[in-house]
Amino acid sequence: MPTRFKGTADEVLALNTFIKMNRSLSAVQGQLIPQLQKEYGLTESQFAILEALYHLGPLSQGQICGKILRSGSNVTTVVDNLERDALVRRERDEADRRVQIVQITEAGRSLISEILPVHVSRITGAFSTLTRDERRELGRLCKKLGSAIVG
Amino acid sequence: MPTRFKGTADEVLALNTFIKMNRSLSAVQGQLIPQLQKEYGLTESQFAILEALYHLGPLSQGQICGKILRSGSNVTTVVDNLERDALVRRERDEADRRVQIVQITEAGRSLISEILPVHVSRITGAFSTLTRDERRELGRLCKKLGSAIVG
DNA sequence: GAGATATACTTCGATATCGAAACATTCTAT
DNA sequence: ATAGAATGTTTCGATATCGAAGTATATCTC
Repeated sequence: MPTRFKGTADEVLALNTFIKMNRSLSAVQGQLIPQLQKEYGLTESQFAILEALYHLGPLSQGQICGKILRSGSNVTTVVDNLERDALVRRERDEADRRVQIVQITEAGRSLISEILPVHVSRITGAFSTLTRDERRELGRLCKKLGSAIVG
Repeated sequence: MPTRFKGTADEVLALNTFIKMNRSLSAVQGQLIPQLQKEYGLTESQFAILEALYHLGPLSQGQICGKILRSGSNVTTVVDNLERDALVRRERDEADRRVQIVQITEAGRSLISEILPVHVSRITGAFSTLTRDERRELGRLCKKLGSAIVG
């Protein structure tokens, strides 16, 4: 299965682990994203932004950036599309007129509250092959791996 | 940190694990992809295809599809760009003229062999915060999670 | 308080990505 | 052998994604 790569044992182990992470995450997302699209007409990023606004309330685009880990220009594009579909609304911050505050609309709220239970149960289902302890351990290892990198 | 979501303990655990996987993988990739781009002018997908051809030899586009887990139309696009940059070459399969066989060129081979050591050592570095056992366990859990989904 | 610098967002150009439809070729069933 | 189904790729239209450059506003420094 792993690519024929010659290297130290440490390198091979790191590469294989990295490949497995990639594949498993792709597999889980493959269960989720096409359904979001087909059944509700939302892309992954649109869903992520709507969900953030739904749970956290109005956010500036910069704050959204931080939440969904995408570039600023990307957030502009995705919010444009959400706004066109009337799922969110933009409003200038009066205190700092550079800032765009993004709010979820009633239509957006109602769409998200329809999707969420299905989405959550799909994720829960995907993880149900792991025992509770395994899920916790997987989370811990990912967190340790991720934290060591940025901060 | 986790999104304020009301659900069963199982749901919350699955969601949090999923979020941590996403974030950690993003963090690792954030170490790799910008460098590929800035230093060698390759996108992630271009690199993935070149690497597959380098290690596995000539492949049809359909086979590449399976390796990099992308749609057929996407492979067409990325191979187009690689071919334009003379890093790969397309050739019709004489046995089945529907098939395009993609080969890495000398330029592609030399680029990949220049990148690989750096790339591998970056990945190894990213995983070095985990103990060897933790890396193995992370790999095992990801594999278990992923295998349960597709096949 | 004016000019320099910083910040928030948008625009632009390039690539990636998908699914559906089109196209070419091969296979299958009769 | 031929019509129809299946397969491999390409094209098309839409969205995502990035970084760089541009614009608007705010802040900072003298």
